[in-house]
Amino acid sequence: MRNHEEQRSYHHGDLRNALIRAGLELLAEGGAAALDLRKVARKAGVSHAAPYRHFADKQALIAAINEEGYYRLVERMRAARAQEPNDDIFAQLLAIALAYIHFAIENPWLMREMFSGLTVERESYPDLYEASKQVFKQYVEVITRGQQQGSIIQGEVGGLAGVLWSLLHGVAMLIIENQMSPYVEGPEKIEHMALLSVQTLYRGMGGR
Amino acid sequence: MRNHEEQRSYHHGDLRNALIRAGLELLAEGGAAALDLRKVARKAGVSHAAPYRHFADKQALIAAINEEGYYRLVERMRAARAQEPNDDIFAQLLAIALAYIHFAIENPWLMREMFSGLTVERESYPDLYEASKQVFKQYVEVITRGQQQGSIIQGEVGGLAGVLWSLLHGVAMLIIENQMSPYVEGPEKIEHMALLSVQTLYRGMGGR
DNA sequence: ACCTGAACACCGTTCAAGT
DNA sequence: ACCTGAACACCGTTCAAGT
Repeated sequence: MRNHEEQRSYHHGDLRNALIRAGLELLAEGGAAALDLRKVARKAGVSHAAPYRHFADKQALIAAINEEGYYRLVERMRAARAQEPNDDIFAQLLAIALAYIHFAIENPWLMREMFSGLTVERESYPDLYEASKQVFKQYVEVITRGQQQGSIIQGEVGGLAGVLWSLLHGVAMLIIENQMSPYVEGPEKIEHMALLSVQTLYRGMGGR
Repeated sequence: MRNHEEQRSYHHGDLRNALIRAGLELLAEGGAAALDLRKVARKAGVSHAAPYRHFADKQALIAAINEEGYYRLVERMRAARAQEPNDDIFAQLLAIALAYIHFAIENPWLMREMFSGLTVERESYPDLYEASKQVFKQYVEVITRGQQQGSIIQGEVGGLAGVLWSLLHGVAMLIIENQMSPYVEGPEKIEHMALLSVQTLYRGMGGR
């Protein structure tokens, strides 16, 4: 008679993931202020002390949420690149730019948390650290390919990838933090900003 | 006998500014977590309720702190530009880049607060909004000058200024949020990153 | 006008206790 | 092993009261 255990004595088979999901939802709905541990627990249907069975403290839960954020962002970047011809570097760059910027706009609070290295010591959370490095890797791959086929100037890949990432990160963050409002109101203006960024970058890195 | 009033009944002639200064110090020392209203009041030597005479709530104090941060950042950018020949656009760009990035590195928590438009509704704080716009204005000035003398391509100034700002903002934020660690360890590598960014941008915007 | 002290609601964290 | 309920320290905010 134990074959359909809908009601376990312990509410979750996987409370850890339920807490992460609840956190992601609260973050999306109400921002960082809404990401409070007691509310997360309530949403997951357990007492406010239960999360401490799965996370050392609030930071650890946030780290897990951020990790999930990186998975989603990288997946989005990967998917966007896959849509474009592998050797059309400009198209690859634009695709990755739009993916990055749109992800930020759709998940502003998550994005903000993910890039709050000042608050969360990424070194203390190896899984998070690994996940976050995949973002940089995406940029490195595009730059490397561009250099191989000669559309991007030679030079240390890391530096160029850093410049590329920085530009896209800056656009994304300034948009979601509401700092460039007049120039990025509406989807067309945002796309235009992304295009202008990629054009400048592509030309600056020796493209064309 | 009231001519040397060292001990006023109300501790401050200017509690408002004392609170802002205390907040800036706490932020610099212990990060956002240390920026708590009761601690700020304690540091300024008043009761925890006193700040509410000068600020509607914690957000309002943070807005005032951010405003001061923008003044300092803009002043720094202005001073850096003033050191370089007015018509050497590349030098102007590099100076502004180094000023921006170094300010961020020296004031990471303040920088973070300043650009947290998601948390603080800048529209609700007109002085803050005005102060923040001065940053963008610095970029606009350089781009405009570059276009006038022909070293930067024509096109809407706002867009180009946005790209410039985005790149520098991205570099600064990724550095302080500890996301590009291997490539920006030590002052030389940071200067190199700034140089590479400006070179890419300058070339991308038609310079040389 | 400006500040204080008590009070309230709420949060992160701990811990003895339950199954 | 996993979860609960009470408890502690602390924070943002309010308010009646003091000078």
